[in-house]
Amino acid sequence: MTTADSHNGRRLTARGAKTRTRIVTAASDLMYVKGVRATTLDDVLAASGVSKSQLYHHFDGKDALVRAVIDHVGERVIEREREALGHVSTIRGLRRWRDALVQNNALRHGAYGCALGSLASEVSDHDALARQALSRLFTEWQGLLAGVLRRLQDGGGLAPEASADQLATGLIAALQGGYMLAQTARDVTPMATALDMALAHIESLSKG
Amino acid sequence: MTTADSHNGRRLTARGAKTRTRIVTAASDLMYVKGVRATTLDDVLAASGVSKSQLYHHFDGKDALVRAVIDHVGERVIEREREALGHVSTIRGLRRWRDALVQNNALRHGAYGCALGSLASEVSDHDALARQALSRLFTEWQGLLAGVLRRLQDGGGLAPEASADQLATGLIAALQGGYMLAQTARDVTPMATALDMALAHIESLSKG
DNA sequence: ACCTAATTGGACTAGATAGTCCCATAAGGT
DNA sequence: ACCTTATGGGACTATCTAGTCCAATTAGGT
Repeated sequence: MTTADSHNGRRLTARGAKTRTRIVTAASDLMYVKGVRATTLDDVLAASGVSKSQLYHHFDGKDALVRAVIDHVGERVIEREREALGHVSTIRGLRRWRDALVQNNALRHGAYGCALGSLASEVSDHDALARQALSRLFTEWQGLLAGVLRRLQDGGGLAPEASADQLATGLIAALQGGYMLAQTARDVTPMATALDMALAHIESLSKG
Repeated sequence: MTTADSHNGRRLTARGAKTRTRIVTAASDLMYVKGVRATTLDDVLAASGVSKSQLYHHFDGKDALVRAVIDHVGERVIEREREALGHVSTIRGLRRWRDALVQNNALRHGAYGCALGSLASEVSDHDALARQALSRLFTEWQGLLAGVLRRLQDGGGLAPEASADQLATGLIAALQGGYMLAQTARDVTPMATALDMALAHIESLSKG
């Protein structure tokens, strides 16, 4: 938790925590689908069934709510990726990771893009704190991928002179760019193609 | 021009065309920096120095203006890319293209991202017509890159069995993902790294 | 039981924003 | 010259939205 549980260091009862969570999850869902700017506080209230005073009791305003949403979505994504990547040490494992992402995105025909990427492109130029939080999350994600690549190197599946960090950055970029193209085309194909190119490159470095 | 010069098939005098252009260019700049949703019509009026009736004379509303902005920005980007890529037929030429994009983005420390990509991620889930226009623009851009790769193949600089189209898609995805990561980190490095990975992959396919 | 603080409900306000309207002026064809 | 149409200025409206406020209720420690 990078954000305080309550915005003013107040104590938080079980009921209060539950309300806070309801607000954040509702806001997260709405902002993913409608976008941050297009999601109004009234939308959040209606979706979560809480009143305005509760929202302002837990958050200083919309910006603070957006930051809480970033923390929440970030935690969910990182958790998912940690489970998916934490013990991967082969190219085949990396391909399974790719398949899961592609299949998941195919369900929506590419719509909405990456939960983190959409937030990032909408918020980065507008809120410095939010941007930094997102930047840290991407760094963490990149670290998980770099870990996989290093394990690959340890097992001889990737040339030791390759830079795991740079390859991980390239892999995330391909993923994010793929998400965006898929969102625009309403078709997963470009996302799959982009990931395949990145993976093919990594694989090719085992035969260097 | 995919959009009619005037929204109702009216005739357009030189003065009218000039006003229309002033509106679109001002809106394009504002929406690039502030985002589409955060740019109000009053912002556009103030920046372009025209009155509200003129705006509604030329456009049916904000959505129509956004679509005109997409056409305008798209034309500019495609024109720039056509000049940069139209006659490139070597890896070195592709690297010069990379350098120009990276240097240009470095001037802003990554802020604002790609003119087309930012529009795409903000608008794709909200306006089907706009999304389709952007999708066509990305396809055109991808076609320019595929052309380069095919010329590379003709000159023996790329294995003929490689798919120029898929590599071009991967290249654009790396670029767009790189833009997004650079925007979030406020640092061009990830964009440069992503492009370098894509180019290294293409280069590696000449020695297959 | 009692007292303090957390929690909740919801009306209310100030300001922003997309869109409308009406009338004035300029242009260009005939 | 004249008449039609394009262009222009800007006040006005309806609505939406973030944020405020106050009073009522619940929880939890002692």
